[in-house]
Amino acid sequence: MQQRIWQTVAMIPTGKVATYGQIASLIGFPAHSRFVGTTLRQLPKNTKLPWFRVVNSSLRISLRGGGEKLQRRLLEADNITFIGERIAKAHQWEATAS
DNA sequence: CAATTGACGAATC
DNA sequence: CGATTCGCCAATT
Repeated sequence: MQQRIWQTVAMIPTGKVATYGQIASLIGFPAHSRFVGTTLRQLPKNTKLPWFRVVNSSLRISLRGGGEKLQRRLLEADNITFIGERIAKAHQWEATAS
């Protein structure tokens, strides 16, 4: 199950971001937007997955505290541009079921 | 096994 | 816009 999420997250191309809802839909659980986040949260620090490319439907970072700062930094490192605290919509990944 | 818990989402206020 | 409410449902305790 979580592995399904990991796979999906892993296929997000650099320079793009996906929403939890997209991931959930892609794996076949459109109603599991929350579960996606809950799962990613448990990822090990050393994870290789681009979890930072996953944001909420508003294209905004959901984490609070230093986490938000961290994610934003990682995203910017991926050529993602921010508009204020929001990610440029142009970066939204077109979730294509592989 | 029952209750609680969310990196969410959409609708409402 | 931002704050709240309700819905969704696997995972964890």
